[in-house]
Amino acid sequence: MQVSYNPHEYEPKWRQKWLDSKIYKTDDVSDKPKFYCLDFFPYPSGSGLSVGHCRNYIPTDVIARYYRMRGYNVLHPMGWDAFGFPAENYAIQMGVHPAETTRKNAATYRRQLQLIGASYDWDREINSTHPDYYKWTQWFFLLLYKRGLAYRKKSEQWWCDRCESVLANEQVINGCCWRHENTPVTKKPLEQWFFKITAYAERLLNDLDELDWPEPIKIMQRNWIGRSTGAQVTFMAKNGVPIEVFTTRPDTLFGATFMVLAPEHPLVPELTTADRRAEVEAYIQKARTESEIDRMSTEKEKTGVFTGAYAINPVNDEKIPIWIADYVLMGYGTGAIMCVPYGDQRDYEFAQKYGIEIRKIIEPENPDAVVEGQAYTGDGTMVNCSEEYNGLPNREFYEKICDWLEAEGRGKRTVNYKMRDWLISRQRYWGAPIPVVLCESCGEQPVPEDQLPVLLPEDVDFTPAGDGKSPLARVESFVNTTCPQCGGHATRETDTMDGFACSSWYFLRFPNPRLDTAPFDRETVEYWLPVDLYVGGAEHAVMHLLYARFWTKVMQDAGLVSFGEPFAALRNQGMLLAEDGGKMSKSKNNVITPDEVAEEYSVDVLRMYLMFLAPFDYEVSWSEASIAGVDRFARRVWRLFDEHWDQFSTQPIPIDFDRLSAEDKAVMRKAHQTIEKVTFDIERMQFNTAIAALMELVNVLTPYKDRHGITDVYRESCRILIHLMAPFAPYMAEEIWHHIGGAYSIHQQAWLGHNPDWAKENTITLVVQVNGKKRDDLTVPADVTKDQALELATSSEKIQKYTTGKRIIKSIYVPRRLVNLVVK
RNA sequence: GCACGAGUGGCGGAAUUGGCAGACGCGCUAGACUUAGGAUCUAGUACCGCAAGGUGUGGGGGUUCGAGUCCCCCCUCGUGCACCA
Repeated sequence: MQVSYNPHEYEPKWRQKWLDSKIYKTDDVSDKPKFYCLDFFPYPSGSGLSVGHCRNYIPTDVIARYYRMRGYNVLHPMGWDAFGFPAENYAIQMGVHPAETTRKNAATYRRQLQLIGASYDWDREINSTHPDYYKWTQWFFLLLYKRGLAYRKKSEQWWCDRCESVLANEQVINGCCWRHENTPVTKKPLEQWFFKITAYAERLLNDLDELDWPEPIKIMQRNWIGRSTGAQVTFMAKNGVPIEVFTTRPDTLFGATFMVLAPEHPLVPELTTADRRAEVEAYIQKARTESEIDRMSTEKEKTGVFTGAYAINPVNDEKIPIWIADYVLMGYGTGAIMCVPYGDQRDYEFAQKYGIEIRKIIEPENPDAVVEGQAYTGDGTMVNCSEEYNGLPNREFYEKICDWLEAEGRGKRTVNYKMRDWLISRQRYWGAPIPVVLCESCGEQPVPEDQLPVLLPEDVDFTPAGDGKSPLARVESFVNTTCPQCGGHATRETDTMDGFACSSWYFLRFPNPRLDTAPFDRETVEYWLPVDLYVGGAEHAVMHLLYARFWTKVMQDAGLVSFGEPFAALRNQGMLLAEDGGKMSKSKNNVITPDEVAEEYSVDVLRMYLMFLAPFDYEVSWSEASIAGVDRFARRVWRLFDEHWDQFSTQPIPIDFDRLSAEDKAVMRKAHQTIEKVTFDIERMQFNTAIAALMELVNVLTPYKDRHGITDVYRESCRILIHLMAPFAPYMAEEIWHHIGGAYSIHQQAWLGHNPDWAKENTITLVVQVNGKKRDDLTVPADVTKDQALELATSSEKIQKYTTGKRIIKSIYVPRRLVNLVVK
C-alpha cells in the first residue's frame, strides 16, 4: 500500500493526540531515576518565536525525549517570565493592559512550542504575573528581609530625561537610554530596595568550581564578582580626619606620594581648603554632568584638582597632598586611594601630568624591566623604605607591612569585591509589588505572610508621571493601608520588584506548580533539584544565573533546601543568524518563524535541520539551501517504508547473526553502530553528528532495499532507525510507527541498546606507513595480532618498494589502526 | 590594553581526543529516467599532475615513528572585561 508523505496532515493530528492523551505528563515522584531538563524562563514577547529561539527549545526537547525513552522520570516544563517593561511600554503606547498582552503573548508562545513538538508537561505551566506565583516571589522577599538581606537605602539611580523615568541598570546601554540612543542618562538620588548579594560573594565565587558550566560563563561571573585581596589602610588628614583607602599593593606604601578621592567622596567638602574651594566645586560639578562613558573611558587623559589638604602616610609619616579625580570611583573600595606613581600606571600618568614625585620603591632583579614612561608593577627588592625593610623581597615585605599595620591599628588585610548589592526597586507598574508598608509611627513594616499576595491593582493609569515614582503611587486604594504592627494608617511601598526576582526561584516551582500553602514542597524539590541540564543563551551569564544562585544559597541557609547550587549543568546554545550573516530582527524584516518553515517543509524537517546544521553551541547562519537536503532525507526515510507498511514489525525480529551473508552482516552491523553512535552523540549534545549517522544508515538501507527487497535484516534495521529518529523527528516517527502497526506511542517505547558483538567490525583497514607516510592499506581480520600485522605489512609489494635495500630500525603497531615502519 | 575562544574544500561542518584529514549535508560536474524538472536515481568532486606521484587543516618554528590535535612565536576574526586602586 502506498501512503503519500503528508506531514501537513499527520503533524497536527499527532500534536492534538499528544496533548489530549497527556503522554508527556510527569510523575511527581517515582522510583525511576530523575532528569530535570530546563530551558531559561522566557519572556513571551509580542513577536512570538523565531527559528532562532528554536535552537534553545529543540535540543532540550530531544534530550528530554531521549531520557524518557531511557526510562528516566523527566521533568521538562515551561512557563512565562512575563513581568517587565516591554508589556508596560506597549500598554502606554497602545492602551492595552499588560495583563492582556501577557495572556496573548503566552498563548502564542504556547501554540508555537506545541507546534515544534516540544514535549512539555503543560499541566505544570506557570506564569510569573499570576498572583498565585508572585505571592511566593513576595514571600521570598520577606525571607530575605527577615534574614537581613533586603534593605532600603538612598542611592543614585539612572534617570532618562526623555522617558521621564528611572531606568534599570540593564536598560542603560553605553551610558545612554535603551529607548533613546543619543540621550545620556544621569543619576538621581532615590530611596531604593537592595538585596545583599555581596554577603554571598565568597560562596558565589568558590562554588563555581563544582559546576559543569561553560568556562566563559564561569569567567564572566568571576570577573563580575571581582574579588581582590589587599589591605585597608588609614591615612590621617592634617585636620585629624581619617581617610580609609583600599589597596591591593600594601607593599608599595612607601611609594605613596599623594592621595586621590572620588569627587563624590563625603569627606571632600570638609577637607577642601578655602582657597581651593571654587576650583574643587567646579570640578565636582563637571564630574556630575559628565556621562558615564566619558568618565570611564580609558582613552581620556586623567584630570583632577588639588583640595589644598594633606594627609600623613602611616608608614613613614610623610605629608602627602590630597587630590580629587574622576578616575577614582565612589562605588568601589572606599572611594579613596593612595597613589603610588612608581607602581601603578594610572597614578604614574596623573603624577607626571601634575608634577608629583615618582619615588622608586621596588628594584627589579633585571633593571631593564623598568620601562621609561611606565610604572613598574612587577616584583623586586624594596628600596627607599626604612632601614628595617630595605632589601627585602617585596612579597615578603607585603606580609611584614600588613602585620605592622595591624599591630599599629593603622590598617588591616581585607578582601574587596567589585560586585555591588542588587538593586531591585523598579518605579514601574508591571511587576510584583514589594511587600512592605511604611507606617507613620512604626516605620518600615514587612507585610505579614498571611496577607500575601500584595495584589497588583488592575485598573491603573500607567503613564509615567515623570516624578520618579511608580504609577502605583497614584493609586490611592493601593497606597493607603493599615500598619500590620499598630493598625494605624500606613502607606504601601509602591515600587515593584525587578523581573529577575521572579526568575530567581521559578525552577523550584515546576516540581509543585499548584501548591498553595508554600512556594514548594520540600520533598518534591529535593527529588528533582538540582536541574540536570539547563539551557539558554549566553546573554544571561551574570544577571539571572548569579541571582538564582544567590537565592538558592539563601534558601539553603534558611534550611529550606539542602543544596546550594540550582543548576548542575549549564549549556549555551549558539545564536542563529539570518542568511546574510546579520542578526534576525523585526526591524530588518528577516525573521524566519517556525510556522513558515513548518508550512513549507514540516516541523520534523525544521527540528532535524536545526540540529544538523552545526554543533548546537555554534553561532551559525540560516541556510535555505541546506534545509532542502534535510527535507530530502525525511522523504528518503519515508520511502524506506512506503508500499511495504504491512511487512514491518514493531517487535524485535530474531536475527541469527552468524548465519547472515557478509552483506547482511554489514547492514546489521551498521544499524547497531548507529544505535551506539546516536546514543553517544545525544548524551554529549553533538546532535549534528547524530543526524549524520542516521543519514549514513539510510544511505546503506536504500540501495540494500533495491537489491534485496524487504528482508529480516532490512525490517530490523528500519525498526531501529525509527526508534533512533523519535527524539529528533517525533511526528514522522509516530506516523511511521502507527502505519507499521505500533501501539501508541513510539515516544513511550524504550530506547534501544546496541549489541556490541554485532556492532564490532570483523575486518579492519590497516594502514601501513613507511617513515610516517601512508604507502598501503590492507584489509585484515579485526583480531589480527601484532606479529601477523607486521608480517602482512612487510610482505606487501607496495611496501617492499620502499623497504628493499633498507633496514627496518623500528616498527610501530597501533592495534586495529596502523603499522608504521621506520627505515633507514 | 587585558583575559579567554576560534581559524580545516566553493559553503555548513566531521575526525570517538596523538594514528587513513575532509564523515554527513549543501553546491557543483557528468549521466540515467522524463513532455518537463527546483523531483528521483547513478558516478564524480581538497589542490597540483596525463600518470606515477607530490602537496595540503591561518603563517613560522619545535616535540614525536607519527601532529588538525601537544609546546613556543606571529597573523586574522569573534566574545567578554575594560581607570575596580
